[in-house]
Amino acid sequence: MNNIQGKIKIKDIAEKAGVSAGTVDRVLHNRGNVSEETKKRVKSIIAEINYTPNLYASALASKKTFVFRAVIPAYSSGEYWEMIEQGIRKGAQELIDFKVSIHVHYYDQYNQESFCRTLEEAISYKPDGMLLAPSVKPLTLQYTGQLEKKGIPYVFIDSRVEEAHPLAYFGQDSLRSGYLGAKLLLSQKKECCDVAVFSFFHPGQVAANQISLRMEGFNSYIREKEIDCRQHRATLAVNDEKKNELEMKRLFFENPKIEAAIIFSSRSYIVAEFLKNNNLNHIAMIGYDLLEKNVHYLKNNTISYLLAQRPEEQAYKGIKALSDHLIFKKQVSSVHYAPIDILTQENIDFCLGF
Amino acid sequence: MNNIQGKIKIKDIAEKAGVSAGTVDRVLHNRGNVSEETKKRVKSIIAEINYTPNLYASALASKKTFVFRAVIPAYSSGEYWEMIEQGIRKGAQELIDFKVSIHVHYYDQYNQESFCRTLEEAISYKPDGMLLAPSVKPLTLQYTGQLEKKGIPYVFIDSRVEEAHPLAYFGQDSLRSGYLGAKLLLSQKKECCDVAVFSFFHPGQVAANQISLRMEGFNSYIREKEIDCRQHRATLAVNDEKKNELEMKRLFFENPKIEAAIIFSSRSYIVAEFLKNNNLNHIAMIGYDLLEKNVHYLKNNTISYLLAQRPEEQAYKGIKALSDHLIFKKQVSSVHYAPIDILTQENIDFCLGF
DNA sequence: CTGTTAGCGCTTTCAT
DNA sequence: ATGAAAGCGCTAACAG
Repeated sequence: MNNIQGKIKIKDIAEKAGVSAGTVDRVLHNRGNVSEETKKRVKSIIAEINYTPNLYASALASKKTFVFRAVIPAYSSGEYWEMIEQGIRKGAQELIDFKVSIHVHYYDQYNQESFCRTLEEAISYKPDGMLLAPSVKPLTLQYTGQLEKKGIPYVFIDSRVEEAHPLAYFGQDSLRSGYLGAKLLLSQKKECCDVAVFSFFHPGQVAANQISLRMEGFNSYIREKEIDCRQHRATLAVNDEKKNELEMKRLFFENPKIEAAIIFSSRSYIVAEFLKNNNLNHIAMIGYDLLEKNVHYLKNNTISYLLAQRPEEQAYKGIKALSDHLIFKKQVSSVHYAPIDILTQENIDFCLGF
Repeated sequence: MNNIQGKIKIKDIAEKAGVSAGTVDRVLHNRGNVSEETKKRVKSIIAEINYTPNLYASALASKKTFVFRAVIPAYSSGEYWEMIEQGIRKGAQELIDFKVSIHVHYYDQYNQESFCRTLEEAISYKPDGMLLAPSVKPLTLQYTGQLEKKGIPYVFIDSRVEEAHPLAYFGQDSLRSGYLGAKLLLSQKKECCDVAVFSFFHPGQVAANQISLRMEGFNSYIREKEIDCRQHRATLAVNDEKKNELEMKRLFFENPKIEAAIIFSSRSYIVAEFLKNNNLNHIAMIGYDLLEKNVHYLKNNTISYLLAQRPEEQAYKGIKALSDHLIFKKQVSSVHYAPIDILTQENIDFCLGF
């Protein structure tokens, strides 16, 4: 007898097959101890009536618990990785009644050894699944290899490592976001123009990052569209404000014709701050990522466009991919590029608070 | 005794309060038949230990069923409202194990009587909640008044009616999306330019729509920024291709200096098709909404930017607002503007398939 | 007013 | 290999 909703239950299947609910459950979960014959009979009935289990009842009754572990760079408040963690926390919240618990491990993204230690520790707990913000390729492959050997599914977040076999990848298409940056900055220019192009560097950087890919995409637009422009490049550094200040002074004051600027790092506010302080209002600027400080300069009209990538959503979906795979037995597709959001003063307010 | 997850259960509360689980349940749901004294005691314990119920267990045990009804315009495949219905269906899918069923009613958006009949019928079933794509104000208020009298919560989708008291509104900020359209189209123009501006009209249109608000936002940008431009306006019609063709010919051929165009309707492809067929490639064009046909012209470079509003997400969230309110007893905030997505050739692929 | 009991759909243990 | 029975956390009907 199906219930009010007309939904079919295990009991219904059991009756039709002339077996007990326990047996149906055994075949549903391949738990063995069922004769080939009844197995076939039950399976055919399940297929026939298009049975979908009540996952909530299942979770309630099940004694199985799951532990996921996430390994991401340590961060300070207001940084990019904070949003990633928020997404993880949101996923964790939704899964507690499915007996899932999530632990987050942090590594120093400027220290290779820290990456290794953290990952080793996380793996040593034998989690049921992992979410991983990868480091450089050879290092990362070393550990994804271990995970694969142990049969632990893992999901890459933010950036991807070729030759690994993650359950899924959630991140952005950095090439394209660089390409789009160029288009927004340069498409309407009719004559040759001067552009300031900033990258960003930290000694010992070990976490993979998007900067060089974005720059590559940027240049491919210029090549493809045969844009006539002069690029003035500079590299900024973490935690060296004086050097950065000098670098920017050199760049902008020696090249007064610069009318556009782009910085391929989430720390775009560094350049924005400089432009603001030096009243270089005529320079159109593009930055990356939805950091609070970047938003500030978007709102006060220093940054024209911010290209953003919804990190919370990526992380949230990464967690969901693990649970879909492990708990809900759903097929999960392997690559998920986040939308490239184009943010301006006008639409920014609707994007805050995911 | 709390379970493996350390989560507190009703039984724990009951023990601490020296009552039975049944009594705790009664106070949790204000079902009466509890003395003031024990009520207070139980409540204080609940607050103290920060109890969160297991909603899945609750839904499983509960005999209560819910029926939601949605009232939206009838549509053809590929039209805007199809995406709204997809969002509704997705919400319905997620809620079946909470014993929620959703019925969709359609009205003819060009026929006032049809709106009334459809709404009356939907209301006559005494649903537990309603999702409503409103019509013109006086007409809509007539029915929202009825709903309020009967205590049936309702959610507005797509557009909003002042003086009504919906549980929530999900839609876009049309003023701002018009403003943003102007910025994208005109911000980089240095000299006076000629712009084609299209609105859209259907005789008997009774569903509320965003076109005039978008136009207002567009004009407010021009005023605010003191943009020097000549507007050439035209109004297109549903199902009158010949007239549209003539209108566009007149506009574009009589004003060869036009270098930009905007159409404040989801049927932006009409203008795009014309531009494409007449090789007017030099004209930059902005359209609205993520229809398949619009995407086609975005991809082949006829439409420069598409401003989109995630209708599936809006509808989905509308349904969730009803269930949050009625089933999960969560507070739902009343106004939810959808993000204004700026779509280009570069980022469109990541937005398809919500 | 309050406690007890049965049962939601499913899992899991224990007999058989 | 299979069925019966208990129980997950919660609700609801029934006694008292």
